Amino acid sequence: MTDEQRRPVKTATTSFAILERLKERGPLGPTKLASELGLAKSTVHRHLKTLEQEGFAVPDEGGYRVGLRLLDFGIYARNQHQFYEVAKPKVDELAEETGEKVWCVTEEQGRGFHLYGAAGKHSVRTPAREGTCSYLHQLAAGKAILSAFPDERVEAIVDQHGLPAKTSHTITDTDELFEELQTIRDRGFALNREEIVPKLHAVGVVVTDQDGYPVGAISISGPSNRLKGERLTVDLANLLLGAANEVEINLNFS
Amino acid sequence: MTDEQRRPVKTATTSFAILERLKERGPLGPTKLASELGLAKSTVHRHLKTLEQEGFAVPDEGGYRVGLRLLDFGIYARNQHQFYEVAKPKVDELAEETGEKVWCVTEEQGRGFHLYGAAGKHSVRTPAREGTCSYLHQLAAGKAILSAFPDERVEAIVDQHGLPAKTSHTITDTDELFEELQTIRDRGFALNREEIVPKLHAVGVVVTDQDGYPVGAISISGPSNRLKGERLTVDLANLLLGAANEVEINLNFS
DNA sequence: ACATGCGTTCGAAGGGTTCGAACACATTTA
DNA sequence: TAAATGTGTTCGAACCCTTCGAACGCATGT
Repeated sequence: MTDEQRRPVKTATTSFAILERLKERGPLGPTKLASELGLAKSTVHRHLKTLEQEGFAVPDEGGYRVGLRLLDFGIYARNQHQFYEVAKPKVDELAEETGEKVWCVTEEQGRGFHLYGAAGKHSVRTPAREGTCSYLHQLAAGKAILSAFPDERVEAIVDQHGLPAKTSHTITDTDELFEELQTIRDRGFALNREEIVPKLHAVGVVVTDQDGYPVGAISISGPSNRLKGERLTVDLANLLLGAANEVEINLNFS
Repeated sequence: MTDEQRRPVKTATTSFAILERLKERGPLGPTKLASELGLAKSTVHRHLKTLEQEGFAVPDEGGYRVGLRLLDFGIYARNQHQFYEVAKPKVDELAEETGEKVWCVTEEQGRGFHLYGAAGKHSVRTPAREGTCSYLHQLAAGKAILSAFPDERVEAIVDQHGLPAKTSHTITDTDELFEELQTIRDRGFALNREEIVPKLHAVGVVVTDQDGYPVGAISISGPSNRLKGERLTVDLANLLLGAANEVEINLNFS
């Protein structure tokens, strides 16, 4: 939003837009894609053939779908993060221990990516899945990460992505966000009370490196009537603080 | 190999080639990428900026690396396969039960993709990871899948991808492959004896739909001195046959 | 048999990509 | 200290490649 990219490679962007559409809409053919993207049928056709040749799209009943070649890239990208391998066992442990849904999230380009999630016995279904990219201010883990950034970095992220709302509880005001971040810094953990999904609460704690720079965060989420009061702000929060601490130590020696 | 693609979108191909290089070589900058790919520095620079804007590449120490946006796409692609969700719990169960490494693999465009793997207590480290794309004839699971294809489909795949060797035990001859596939059909399971990694053995069983078309395969792999004799060809094979059978039934009712 | 929808092919026209040279900048070398 | 080498970056021109729309085959359904 600040600096418009000077000359992006338009053709590549088109290919990516097609992939994105295939992801959002499921199997589609050239005709529908063309009309939805405002392109010529033949253009989309050619892109699809190229994507197919590369393994990024595959023919499926009544159109094309996203290919597994992207899983190869995606898993590789995840494995690049040492935070993932260190946090993963802790996430599994926390899910087992609490029975809720536990996530580790990392920041990239000002967005929060769900690296890995484990479902406890009583965990509920949420819109997030592995790989999901969310706004940081809409996540407990995301706000925990933001709280460890310098103010100017937070401002840059808000400038770039804005503060869109998911529910009426979502923080949409910059001043309010900074107040919240200060609260998080003071008490050590972030809370999410129906800020992304109604009736869904969460706690999140940031994991930082030696310099205090955030490498990610761990969160526990569940139904609001179970994640409330002292269980939320004392029991689960302390559990997370301990886990995050362990992960930080393990990160320093790997 | 049979029909050369007529007019692939060259520009998009270039972007993908850059991503592929970043995956193979780790963090690289425009200069090195340009020389390795035979492109102008400025061209690569522009592509990288575009990839960065899209979230497919991110600046990292001394260059760019593959971005987590690809994880978003990749996990989505995996979730599209109902075989994944049905087979996953069985894979976990088998890993627990056998202590070895268990995989579920599916075919796409004539290649085998490792959808999901679970490590048992005694499992060894192998070159495969989730998302890995392999030649079907080099995998126990891959050969099991091939055995369920009609001959002409197998021939088309061999034509397209060839039969490259990984070890001296890899099947590199078409006739030999067809003999092996017949053996697999007769006894119900596929074996891999150091055909992809020295000292590594595996058993694989195909999972088909109602029409007998292969939707994937499950395999167990481990060190050759542990996966041999009756344990390999009777105990583990029967375990897999039972698991595959269960998965097939569950697939029919989902 | 006709109509409508789809995927596919083709050639022309125009725009976008590519290239190399030149720039700024940091780090290393003399 | 200054030259030298290596980066990443910007710019404009030339050409190639993408884009478009129309037309074609081919299915399905009317």
